[in-house]
Amino acid sequence: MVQLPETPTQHSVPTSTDVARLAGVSRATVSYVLNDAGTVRISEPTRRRVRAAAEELGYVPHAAARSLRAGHSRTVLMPAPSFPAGPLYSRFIDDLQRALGRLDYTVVQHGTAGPYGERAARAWAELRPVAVLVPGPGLGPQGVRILKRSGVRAVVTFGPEVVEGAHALLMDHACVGHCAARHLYDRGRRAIGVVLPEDPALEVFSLPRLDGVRRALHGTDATVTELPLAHDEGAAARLAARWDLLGLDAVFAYNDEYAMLLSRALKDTGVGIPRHTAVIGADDLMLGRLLRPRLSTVHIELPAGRDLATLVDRAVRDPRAAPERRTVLGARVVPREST
Amino acid sequence: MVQLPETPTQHSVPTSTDVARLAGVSRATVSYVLNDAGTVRISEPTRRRVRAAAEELGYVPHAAARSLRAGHSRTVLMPAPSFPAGPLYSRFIDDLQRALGRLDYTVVQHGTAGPYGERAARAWAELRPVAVLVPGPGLGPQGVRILKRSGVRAVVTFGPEVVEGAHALLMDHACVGHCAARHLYDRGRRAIGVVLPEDPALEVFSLPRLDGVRRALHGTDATVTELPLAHDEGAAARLAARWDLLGLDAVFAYNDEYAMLLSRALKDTGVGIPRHTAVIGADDLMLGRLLRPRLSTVHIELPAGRDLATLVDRAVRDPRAAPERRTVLGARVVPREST
DNA sequence: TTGAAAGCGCTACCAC
DNA sequence: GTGGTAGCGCTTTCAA
Repeated sequence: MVQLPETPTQHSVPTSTDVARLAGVSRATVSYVLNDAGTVRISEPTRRRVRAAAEELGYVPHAAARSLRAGHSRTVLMPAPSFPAGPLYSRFIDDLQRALGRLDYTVVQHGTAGPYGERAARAWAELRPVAVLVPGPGLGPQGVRILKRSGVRAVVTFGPEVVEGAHALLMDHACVGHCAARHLYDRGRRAIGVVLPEDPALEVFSLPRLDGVRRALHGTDATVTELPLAHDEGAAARLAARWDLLGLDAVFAYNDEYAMLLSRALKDTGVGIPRHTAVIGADDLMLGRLLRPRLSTVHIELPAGRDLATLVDRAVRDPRAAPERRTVLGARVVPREST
Repeated sequence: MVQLPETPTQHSVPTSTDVARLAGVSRATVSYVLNDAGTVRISEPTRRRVRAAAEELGYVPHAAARSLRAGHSRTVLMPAPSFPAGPLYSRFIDDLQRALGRLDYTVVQHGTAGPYGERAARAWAELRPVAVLVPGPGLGPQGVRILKRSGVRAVVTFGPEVVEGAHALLMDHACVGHCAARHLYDRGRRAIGVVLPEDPALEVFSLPRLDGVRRALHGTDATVTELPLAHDEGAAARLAARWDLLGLDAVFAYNDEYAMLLSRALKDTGVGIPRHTAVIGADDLMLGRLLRPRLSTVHIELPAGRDLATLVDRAVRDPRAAPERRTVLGARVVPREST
């Protein structure tokens, strides 16, 4: 089993040892040169030799070994959301990633869907990220504890609830429903329907929005009617068919897509919008502007990636600081023709 | 600098050594127990003690240390796409992730946007993934070489081109344009416009689609007119305003969203669909069915996640096998009322 | 049935 | 200026 040290196996991955051997220096020197270590002076010829050797071998440092040695990493872990990501959310995440990248963090999305039990928390903890950003609800205090025990310096949740021990960017969708209901009420509507998508993954948003509607109308003479609806033409048609029986004069359609779905069915049944029934969506997508009548909607303001990234960075730098709770979801009605 | 071995620093992360100490066994035993090693027999009382200790300390193994020791990982790296991910693509990725998860791979999305130069390739290589799945074009043969040198056992590209050394799932969007053009031609249309979104990130798709249209109509009496269009009402209105000058009797609108945008503008200008101008989209989104006239579209068939996962797994198991080239994009027209 | 020890690739502290 | 070397947390071979 003797192996000539000069002849590394043909298809083995080059290590800093290989680079050192080829350059005729020690591994320490290689490390110094490739990391531009400020404290030690290495002569220019040596630097050149090392770099040339690294180049020739196609040497790429081993991140795991490095962070094992260093005792910490700059990996920010973000579990995939448990809800289908719409364009709004995708842009938000994208923005955040870029901002964290500028602060020199490596953002990594991990493909576990919720609910985020202890199993999930442990799986994330194995990766020893410096921070974990959890979209939506489902991470319990126990999960947070597991992560912190494993050296995660900041746990941040984006969701409706505060989780003990974690920073929270409160995105309470109740305000979306609240806005919408307020608007409909101000327009004189009193019998208000609220669409609830049947996709259970959307309940994270739909239930708080419904709740917001309820709260906005509490103590008034208005009524709230829940309207379960699948994302499907047939379901919309069936709902529209019994529209008269429902006796509604307005509907908050969960979002613009469902608003479009329902509007179509209502129009096909001969229900006048907004004359007979007002319709309002949410998310302020382009498609709302293209409908006729133009769709009123609730514009949702998500926080800028840069601000979040700063928050994460601060939390990482000072892990013992009190968890921050910040309400970050802005909502305002964009009135158009459908209400 | 003497430290009592019995008193680990309050906030240090528990290691297998800590577990061993608490359970009164060696680290080896801990490893055996927690990994259910089949080759060695450990007595039931010992197992219990070890598990209890791990539980009490909140021990989570260190993935990096493990894979460093093992010499390989089961991480599949997937860079974020360089184009905005539509619902179609998101579902596809989701599906693929789940399938790979079932094969016991850890899928990780890395947030670098393209173009995927050597810098990006090196950044991925640092993570020593077992496979890299690259969406879209932009990874060159040099990038593939860097990855392979670093021990990546399978590089798979999803995109329009074959990259040397990598497996390719050819998603040539030309066939989408081809289908659409063929359909319009068969309907008797001869002056055909093709919408080109101005977002440069979409050129990956729009140019091949245009090319497909060109090829389908080559040698016929039909003409092709490029129609650059921003995703914006004003741009659509301006395009519609000069519709008569363009003298078109059909348009392939890139996808359903742009089709909706343009249809609206055309209707507002009084252009009859399909009487005067036929409109066809692509992607077969729900919204096409909700438009009036109902939107004809090209349904795009993406490969099942399970099949891809199998391909990746095979490639990982046998890295020396010849790179596979597979055309995986199916397209068929769904004729509705707009053509 | 359990333990001692080597070593994965890397960096940082000293000594030369 | 450069090199030797310890050790990050883990698994696994060999010995007891």
